[in-house]
Amino acid sequence: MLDERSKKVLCAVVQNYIDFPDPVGSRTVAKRYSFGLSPATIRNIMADLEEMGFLTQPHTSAGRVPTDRGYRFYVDSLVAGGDYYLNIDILQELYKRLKALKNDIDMFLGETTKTLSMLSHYIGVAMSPRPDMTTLKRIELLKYKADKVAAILFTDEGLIKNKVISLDSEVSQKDLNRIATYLNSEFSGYTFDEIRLRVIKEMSKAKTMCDSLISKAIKICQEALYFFRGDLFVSGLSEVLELPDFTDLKKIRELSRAIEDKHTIIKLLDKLSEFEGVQIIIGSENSMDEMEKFSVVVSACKEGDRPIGVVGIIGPTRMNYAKAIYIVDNTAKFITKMLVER
Amino acid sequence: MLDERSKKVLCAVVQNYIDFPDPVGSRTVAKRYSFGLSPATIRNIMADLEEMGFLTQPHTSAGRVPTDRGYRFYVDSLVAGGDYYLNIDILQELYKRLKALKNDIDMFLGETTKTLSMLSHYIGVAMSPRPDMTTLKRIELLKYKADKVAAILFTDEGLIKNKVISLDSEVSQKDLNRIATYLNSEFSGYTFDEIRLRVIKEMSKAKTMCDSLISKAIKICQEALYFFRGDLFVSGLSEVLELPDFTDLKKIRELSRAIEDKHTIIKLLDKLSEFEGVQIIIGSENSMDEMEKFSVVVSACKEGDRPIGVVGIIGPTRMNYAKAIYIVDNTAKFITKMLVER
DNA sequence: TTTTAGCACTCTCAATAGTTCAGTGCTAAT
DNA sequence: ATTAGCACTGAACTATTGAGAGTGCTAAAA
Repeated sequence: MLDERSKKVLCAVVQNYIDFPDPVGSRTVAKRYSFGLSPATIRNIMADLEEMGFLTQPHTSAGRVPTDRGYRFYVDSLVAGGDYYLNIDILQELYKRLKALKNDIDMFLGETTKTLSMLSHYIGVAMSPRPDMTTLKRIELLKYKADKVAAILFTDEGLIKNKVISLDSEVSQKDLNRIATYLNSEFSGYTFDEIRLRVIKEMSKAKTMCDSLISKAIKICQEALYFFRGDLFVSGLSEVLELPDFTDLKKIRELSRAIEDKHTIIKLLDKLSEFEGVQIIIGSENSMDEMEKFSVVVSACKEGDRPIGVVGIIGPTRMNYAKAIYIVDNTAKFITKMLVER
Repeated sequence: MLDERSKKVLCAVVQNYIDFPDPVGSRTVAKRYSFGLSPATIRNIMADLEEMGFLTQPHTSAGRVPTDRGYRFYVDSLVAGGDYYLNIDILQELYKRLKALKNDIDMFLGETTKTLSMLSHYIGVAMSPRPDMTTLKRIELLKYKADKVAAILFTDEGLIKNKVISLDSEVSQKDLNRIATYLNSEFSGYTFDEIRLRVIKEMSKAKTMCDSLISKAIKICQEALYFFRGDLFVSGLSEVLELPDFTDLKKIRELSRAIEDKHTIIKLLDKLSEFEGVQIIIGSENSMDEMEKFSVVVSACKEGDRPIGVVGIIGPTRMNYAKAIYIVDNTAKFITKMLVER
């Protein structure tokens, strides 16, 4: 439906618009990309492309600008061609810095987003695994104050989380150890969501039962898991504010609200984390209205089948996709490798 | 140096400018605040106030706008008069929600900033204590993977932090327990900075010594404390973007950079955390250039002499100080009370 | 001596109009 | 099928103008 020549013109327009943030005219295309065609011919082709919904004009006498569909075509041919941006030296350098932090997942992810945004000049995002996919490796209970217990949760993904739990009555460290042993034997190896379900079941049983230690154990377990959730890390808002795409105050507000909410972005990343490889969402392809004006390039990090996090970049639809894809792909691969061999 | 009438006019101008974001003219002042004086007289007074540096004109034929010095005078008389904004119902409501999180300091501070920004419509900030003021209560070591140990640090302030440490050789849980006991007997009750210093001393000793357990202990301790630092929580950028004060793209960029840096704000809060009660920094009173256009209202939370955190609000110099002071003061007091009785 | 009325003056802001310019669509010639 | 030519369009920039808000100053009033 799109002949070779039209494809080339379309890609040229998109590429040029990505490189220079002004609507691109037929003259520019004819000149800068040696098609051996006159501006008039290019004009006709561009008019066709507009009719097909790949390009639009901001106003009658301006050049053309890609629509989301136009970007999509461009990105697809980019991926098909496999020609991304290359800049290996810088990446390796930065990854070295990251490696030093691998033992502290929070700091690690925080630093990852900073690296992503620094490299791309867009917004870097990273998310730790969703609780329903996180498997409990071990739980330890440490007596804290008289009626308080610190629960330390170790997960297979390498996360360590602690949570203080208030109890009705004082419990000795010895009892806590017994409770921990019980919980470990019972729940180790299960995902947090599975545990939550089983805990609910046990609780109804526990009521009729009178082993107070077990009922305490169940209660502790429930509380320990309660607030556990995937954390979202975001950085680089100031980077995108430098772009000419963000001179519109309204757009900036929307973006900063979306970032502070976290909710929208978490939902989005959650959805994308199931897939293999780099995922690209362009503008309105996104189902969330708040993100309609932005593009998202993400990749899940998996250890075998188990997702251990998501990293990505958020930027304007007029994004340097080649670079973004390259950075995200490599970062995800690096993290995966690093976490697996840990 | 400033007669009663001038003071009143000055405060009226500032108040009016805070309420309505336009330069205020003599007519407005005469009308809205019943001085029983004609605009002409007010005009003369305002001209004097300008000469003394309390007011300026954006341009010749505009009304007047407070300078930072003008705000300072206004705030001082506000504080002296003790007349802040009152709205007890809402606060209590919100504090209830916060209380549920008090066992998780990170979540608690995060939620505190959200509450602060929601109440004030400015930026909420909260910082956990500086490491040099944080005292170690207890350290626990849990064997993680073969050559890895999870160190769990409990502080007197109620913080719990965990850090994974890689060792050169495998150590049994039993040995870890002995190490922990040693570290606790040695360092419990000291601030992190004191411990750091002592650890450095011990290390030079340990070299000549050959008790490998102790040298291991020292190494673990050093690593455990290494990355420990006060955390800064910020939220509400999207709130201030709605204000008419932030239509200037440059200002927005500056602010968002400052927030992402964290460094500037941490330094600032650090400095202010020594003082008792609510501290107010107006615009250029601040030594950091990046914050020149903003005002900061903060209060440290202390348990006796020991600081346990800082909370505050960042907004435009044209800030509703009465409200901000009231909110910060109450929030700090609430947190202090809550943390102490914990 | 202090306050006020009056008035000329200054500066911004919004609306209007003229000009330039990039880029288009269409038509007719190649 | 391609291209040159040309009229047309709409944005962006540049005056120019008038209205309006607020000032400073002066001279009169209290």
